[in-house]
Amino acid sequence: MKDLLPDTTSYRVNGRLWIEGPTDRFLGIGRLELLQHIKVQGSISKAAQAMSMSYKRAWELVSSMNAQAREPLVSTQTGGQRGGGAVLTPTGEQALAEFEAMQARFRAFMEQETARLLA
Amino acid sequence: MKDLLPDTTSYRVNGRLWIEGPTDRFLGIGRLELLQHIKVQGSISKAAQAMSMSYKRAWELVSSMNAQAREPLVSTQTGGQRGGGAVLTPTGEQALAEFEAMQARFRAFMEQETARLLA
DNA sequence: CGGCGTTATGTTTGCTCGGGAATAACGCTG
DNA sequence: CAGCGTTATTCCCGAGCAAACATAACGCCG
Repeated sequence: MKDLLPDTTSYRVNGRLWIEGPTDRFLGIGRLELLQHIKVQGSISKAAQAMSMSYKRAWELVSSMNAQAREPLVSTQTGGQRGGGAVLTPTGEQALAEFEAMQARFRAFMEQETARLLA
Repeated sequence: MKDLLPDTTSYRVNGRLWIEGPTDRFLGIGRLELLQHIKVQGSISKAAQAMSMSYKRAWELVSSMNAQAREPLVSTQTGGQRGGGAVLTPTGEQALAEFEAMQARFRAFMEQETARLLA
C-alpha cells in the first residue's frame, strides 16, 4: 500500500467503533466522553458545556442510553442543593470502564493497521 | 457488559474503518464498494446506479481517490465505443485487494469484540 | 454527420439533523 | 417564600450536505 501513497508518513488508519442494539446506537465514543464528563462535572449541563455540546443533545444521549440498558447508566435529580445534578450509577461506571477498555483495544488495532500500511 | 444489557443477543459491536491523509479521507468502505462496482461494471455511471448513488457523488469519490494516490486508481475515457467508461488501474487493483484484506481483519476484530460483549 | 452513452462540472433544490430559544417543574437555601 | 441552577421537553429555524437537474465535450458507429 505504501508504494501507491505519495507521502507515506502522513496517512493513517482511523475509525469509529460502537455498540448497537436492535433500534439505536447504545455506546460510542461520543457517549463515552459524555459519561466521562458527567462523572467529573456531576451535571449534564456542565458536561455538555465542557464538550461544547448543546444541553438538549446531551440529554437526548443520556436518555437513549438509560432507555436501552437494563438499569440506567446515569441518575439525575431535579432541584435541590445545587439545583440538581447527574451522577453515574454503578451500572454506568461499569459500562464506562468496559467500553474504555474496548476503545483501547480498538486504538491498538488501528495503530497496528497503520504500521502495516507503511510496511 | 452482558449483565447490563436487556436482551444480550440483539446487541453487537459495529464500526467503520478508513485510511485518511492530511486533508481528506482516502479509502473507506463506501469507496471500496464503489471500486468493486466499477471493476464489474466498467463505468462510473453504471456503478453509481448499481449502488443507488448519484453519479456526481461517485465521480467526486473517484476524483478524490485519484488525486490522493501517487497514481490514479481509476482510469476513465470519454467518448468512444460505449460512450466511454472507467476501469481500475493496476494501482487500483492493488489498493482494492489490500483494503479488502484490512476490512476482513476489521470484521474479525468486531466479531471478537461482540463475542466478548456477551461473555 | 447526427445520435448515443459516457465523463466532467456547475447550479439549484430539498431535506434532515442539530442548535437555540422558550417554558415548566423541582427542591434546597438564604 | 423568592431565587437559583438544574433537569426535562417542545417548537422553530438555519446550516450543511447530498440529490437532482442542467449542460458541455468527447469519440465511436450506423
